[in-house]
Amino acid sequence: MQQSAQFSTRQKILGAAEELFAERGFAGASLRQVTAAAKVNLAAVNYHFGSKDNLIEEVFRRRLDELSRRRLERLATLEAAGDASLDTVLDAFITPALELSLDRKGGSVFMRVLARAFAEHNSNLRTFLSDNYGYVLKDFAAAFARLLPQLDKEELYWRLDIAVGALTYAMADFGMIQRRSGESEREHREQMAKHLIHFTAAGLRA
Amino acid sequence: MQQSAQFSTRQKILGAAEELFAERGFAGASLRQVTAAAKVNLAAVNYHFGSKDNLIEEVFRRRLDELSRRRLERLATLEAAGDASLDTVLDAFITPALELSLDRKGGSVFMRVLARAFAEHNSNLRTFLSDNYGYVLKDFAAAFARLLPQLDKEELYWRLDIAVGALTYAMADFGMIQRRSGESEREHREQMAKHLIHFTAAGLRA
DNA sequence: GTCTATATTTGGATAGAC
DNA sequence: GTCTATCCAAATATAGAC
Repeated sequence: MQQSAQFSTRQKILGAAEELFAERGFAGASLRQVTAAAKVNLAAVNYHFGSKDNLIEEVFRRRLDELSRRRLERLATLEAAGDASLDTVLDAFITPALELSLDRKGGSVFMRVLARAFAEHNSNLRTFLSDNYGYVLKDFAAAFARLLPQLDKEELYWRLDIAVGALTYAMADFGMIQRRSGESEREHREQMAKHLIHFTAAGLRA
Repeated sequence: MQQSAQFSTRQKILGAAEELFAERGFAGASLRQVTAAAKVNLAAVNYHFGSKDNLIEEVFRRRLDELSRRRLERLATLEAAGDASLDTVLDAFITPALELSLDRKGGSVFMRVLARAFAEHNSNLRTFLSDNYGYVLKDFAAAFARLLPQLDKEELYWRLDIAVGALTYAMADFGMIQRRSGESEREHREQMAKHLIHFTAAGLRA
């Protein structure tokens, strides 16, 4: 870690890796492609991260620490104010991801990297994510359980599982809907989030 | 193409490739791994398919031709009988995929391969799928448009996009719900399909 | 159609100078 | 911290015998 003013080599590598992992997958993006895109030397990856696997984990850590914090913060605020409802809890989950995706160049591609992690049955990666960020899903599941007391545990879990799938897929922008000309990226994603909350709330409530 | 009695080399390669693509992704599975798993010679891939990219396309073609036919057949049957409703049209889309996934060893992993195709922004692959199988989604979209006349075109497309995401993710079994001990694979998947139709219908109707 | 052997490229990782 | 140069393993693909 360092505190340089400009983008450090480390940051340049993380940014380039994120983009290439989103585009080509973890196996599909080579370290040569990553370092070329980052305009740093090939050897810098091993110097800063030790291995490709460690680099992959750092790509997640850089975004997920902050994202998880914001999601739980919003959830806690809602519950403290007694404002928890299906729509607001879904909003607490989705809006931080939406903001991240609108942040700057890196944010929107990270959502695609995250969706790829689900497609990978790589057990190292799944274990890493579950160990480090599983508590976020657990807290949200508990909140939904309180809001949907008429559903038994099994029914609730099925619906949450389906909801997470819809959210993951949509936030990664894997769908067929293209942004209309004249519509900004921000407007497009805000529309998506709005529809997503509406659809998912209806599915959970069904 | 050939008509041999046993599994031909070609079929053995397709089966092994399907499994390895599901598990490790298209870039992550090497032709060496594929031919080793298929117990055929390394050179056989290039002999039968010409290249790795062609092999990938054949893995899709082998399943999607049949799957698309069955989906459209069910849809046509429903409409001819005047039985089209949100639930039955969703069923017409999902049940053939469910049956395929229960078929034999190959079917369930193919659903994961299909989901991987969405995560790949590989434009060759997307173009191939859209060119060859896009008409299926178009026909179903038209059916939903007739069933949901109160939704304007834009609203409908957003919801269908989200629905396709939920279906893709769930049919690939990417979720966190594990099959319970004492529950068969068939029961597990039938439960999933049931919840999926219910959830998605509610979201579309919202 | 299938094999062995090999050409050729690309990948992750490291050594050692600066 | 960064570079060049290089090692070594693994990849795709092909040539040519059978």
